[in-house]
Amino acid sequence: MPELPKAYTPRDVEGAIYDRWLAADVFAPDGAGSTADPALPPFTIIQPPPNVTGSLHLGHAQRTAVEDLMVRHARMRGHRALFLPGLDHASIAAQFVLDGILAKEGESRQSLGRERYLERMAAFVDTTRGVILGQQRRVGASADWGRLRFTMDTLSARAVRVAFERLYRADLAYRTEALINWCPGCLTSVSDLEVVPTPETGTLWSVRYHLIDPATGAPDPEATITVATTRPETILGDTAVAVHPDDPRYAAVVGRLARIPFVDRDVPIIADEVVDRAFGTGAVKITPGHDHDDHATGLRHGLPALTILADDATVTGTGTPYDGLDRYEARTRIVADLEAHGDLAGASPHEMVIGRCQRSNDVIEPRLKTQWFIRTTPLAERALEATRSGRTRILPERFGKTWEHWLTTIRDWNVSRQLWWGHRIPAWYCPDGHVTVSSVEGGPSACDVCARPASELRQDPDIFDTWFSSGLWPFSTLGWPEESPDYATYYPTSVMETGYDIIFFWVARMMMLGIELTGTEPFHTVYLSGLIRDPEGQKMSKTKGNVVDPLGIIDESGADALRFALIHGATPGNDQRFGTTKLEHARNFANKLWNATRFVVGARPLTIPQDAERQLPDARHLGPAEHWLLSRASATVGAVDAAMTDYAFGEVTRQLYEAIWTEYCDWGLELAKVRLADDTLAPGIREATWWTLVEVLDTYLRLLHPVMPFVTEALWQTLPHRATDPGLLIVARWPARNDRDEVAEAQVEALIGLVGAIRNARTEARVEPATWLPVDVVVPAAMGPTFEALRPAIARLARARPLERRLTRQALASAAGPTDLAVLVGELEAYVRMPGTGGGPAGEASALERSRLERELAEAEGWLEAARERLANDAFVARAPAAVVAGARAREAELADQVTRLRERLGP
RNA sequence: GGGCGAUUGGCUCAGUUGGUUAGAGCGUGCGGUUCACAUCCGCAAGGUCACUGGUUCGAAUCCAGUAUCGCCCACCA
Repeated sequence: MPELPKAYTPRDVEGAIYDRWLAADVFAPDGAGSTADPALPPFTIIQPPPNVTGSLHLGHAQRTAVEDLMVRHARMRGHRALFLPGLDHASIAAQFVLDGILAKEGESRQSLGRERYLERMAAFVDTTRGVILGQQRRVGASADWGRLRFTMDTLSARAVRVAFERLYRADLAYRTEALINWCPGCLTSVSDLEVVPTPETGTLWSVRYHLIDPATGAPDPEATITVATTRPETILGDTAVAVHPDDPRYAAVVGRLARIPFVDRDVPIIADEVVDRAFGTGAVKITPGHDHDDHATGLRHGLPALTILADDATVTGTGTPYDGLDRYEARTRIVADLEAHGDLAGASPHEMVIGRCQRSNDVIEPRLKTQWFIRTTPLAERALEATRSGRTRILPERFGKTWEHWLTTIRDWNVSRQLWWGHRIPAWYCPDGHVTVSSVEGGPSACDVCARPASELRQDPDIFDTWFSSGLWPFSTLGWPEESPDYATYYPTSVMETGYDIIFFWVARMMMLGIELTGTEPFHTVYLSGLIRDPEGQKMSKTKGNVVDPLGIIDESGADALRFALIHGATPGNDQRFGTTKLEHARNFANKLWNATRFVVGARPLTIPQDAERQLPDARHLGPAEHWLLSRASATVGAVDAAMTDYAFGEVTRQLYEAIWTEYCDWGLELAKVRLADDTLAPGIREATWWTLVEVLDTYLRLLHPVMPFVTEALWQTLPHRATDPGLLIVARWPARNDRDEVAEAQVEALIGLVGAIRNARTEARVEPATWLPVDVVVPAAMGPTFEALRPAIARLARARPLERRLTRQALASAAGPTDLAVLVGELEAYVRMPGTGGGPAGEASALERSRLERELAEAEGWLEAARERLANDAFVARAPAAVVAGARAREAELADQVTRLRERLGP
């Protein structure tokens, strides 16, 4: 058994332990060190693979902590527990980061070219992946590194090709020209989810368009219609003006033509209910090529959609002097020119919401492009059916509503990206425009339609949205589309854990694609964590500079403390603030556990050999404190099991903290110390006491292991084990729940209460802490043996000497002096004999005693009155459950008794 | 414009299907050098559970509404 250093230094503990786990091959469910029971169903956790682009932050650490907690728990219960680690290539995010690095070197995506750029990316990713995997390891992830996967590895690539081909053949993927969200900074389209609505103050300009005189076909200098716009540059793409059909102001002009300035295009004035009569002038310019609303309006009215912006958001193709200007420069000039022509009717500040790129923060321009889309509606229906039927459960449940809303209003998913780092879309086009989608590596041999040879086909230059490959993660990592053994064994998976912020990006896509491609829901439970915020409640972000590096925390306080701090007091789906006090709390707890174990190990009676095999305490020698400890441990096992079942991990740590610190250390160890030190006791008794401490500590270390794996493993190594135990706690069995001993629990807790009350009385009377005070106590007959067994411990803890047991209250009262303090705890009654001198004048103590008792009496009478009122209520007695009424009666009797005794003591 | 969440002692948060003395950590006050731990030990103070109304024998907990803060979704130019 290893020696336990006096001081707890997490750094020394953690690295060595992780290496031992690795060496023992216990992370893999089928590893050499696994103790899994193949008869039990497997347990698979799905972790969001972190982006390769950088280092992990506290949010990742929290994810990992929660996931690892679940997988360790499942492993200890004997399930084949799979925690498959991975990385995401994060195409747009990675390119954004790399482009930044290149810019500093004076290079760019364009200057390198596709091939060199991708080489550079591969090198970049190689360096960052090591950092990320190292961080996961430091947090303690018991992940099966042999199964490490990457969304850009060859197996993922094949899964992506096969998935897309199947979707295409099922008419769930299609290519069309549509208005998409274009980021001029990233030079790619992005999905609706990647457009961040950002409130801004813009300007609402009113512009006069001149009506065409039907007689002359020329614009009328007098007759105009005034439209309102926040984007004057899009005037160049206008193909109509719209008004509300019921707007009397414009009824006469509907059907006439208006001339668009600068481009001299005559467009119809149409009536459409989309127009809000109350907004602006009630007349709207329609630009189908650059606005989602207008596009829809254009489709309804058969309007042409003109593209007037190039990829870099410069004006193009309008045949005006604005061509070649940046969109904002063009806007400025157009406004000035309108004003010069006298056609600017007004300008006012306007609060609006503008779409910006999630990645680059550029203003998104809607524009027409031919792209690939996933037809989401049929997929969403099946995902909804899965959650509605309960086959997949979302936790916390309230996110089900968000889920429903999003999936019922979902729009088709644009999966084309004009980027380089990612999976190339496996679609080929022949010179005649035929489309061939093929999952064959290297592409099809000929056009599907006209059989032109591969040499004449051209592959789509675009790549997939990174979330497309992420959406295949639960099954692509297990070997799909092959019927591999892992896929057969571990799919569908068990729990997917992630932050609620990517429920749409990722969870919904995994559900939709998983059900379609594998025929089953990819997981039975979706566990959504809250987000980690800084101590002020701000979201952590690099720009705010409040991002915390988990490694710094781990270096200082240990991974165990970090994990505990992240899990303790947190509830699923709720954000939590993270600061140093939580971390200190957690670190102190680890330290407490360390020292408690050190005490137990060092307190081994000499009659037990150091290398003794573990044995259960001899039942014949168990005292009440031992029964109490064992029973409480059972209770804790039950409470932890219940919390685990509910995914209430904060409750798990709360239960364990309370049980270990307050029950085991504060009382269990303190009560045991007296017995262990008493050499007048038979060796068997001391041995039983020690084996009890070991047994219960062992149980708590097991229960705590999923939360604090390192320190529990290190400490467990110092305890004697059974021959049947494996060499490592990580693969040891989760504790079973034993029977409770209600009587021992109640009696020992009553005596604990007595100690507390005596301490309280001492402190109130300002007795010197070192002073031993005589105490007389009346103990109900049923509690006699328990009291006798614990008498030395109580005496020590309450600093009561002698601690006399009086058989009757009369005997006690007759011995009472005027300066004594009475202590009533439930059925127990004690008198603390105050010193006549030394602690202050006798009269003072007496006054103190009176005021104490009067206060207690008033309080007790208050409760008694409340209890009586409740019982006097016939409705309560008649309608409340019998157990509640009985409890109330018992409480009433107890209070009545207490009031009587307090009155007696107070006298007249 | 919809939807969701939060509101509990000075601070950060628990409170699992409503059950009667609402808990914890930090902080605060007082006191502790006994050989597991000062990253500790003991004692204590501190809350009309945001507000209003309702349901119920009984509400921090369920319902309705109000207020403040936060988040998500949404095509008012």
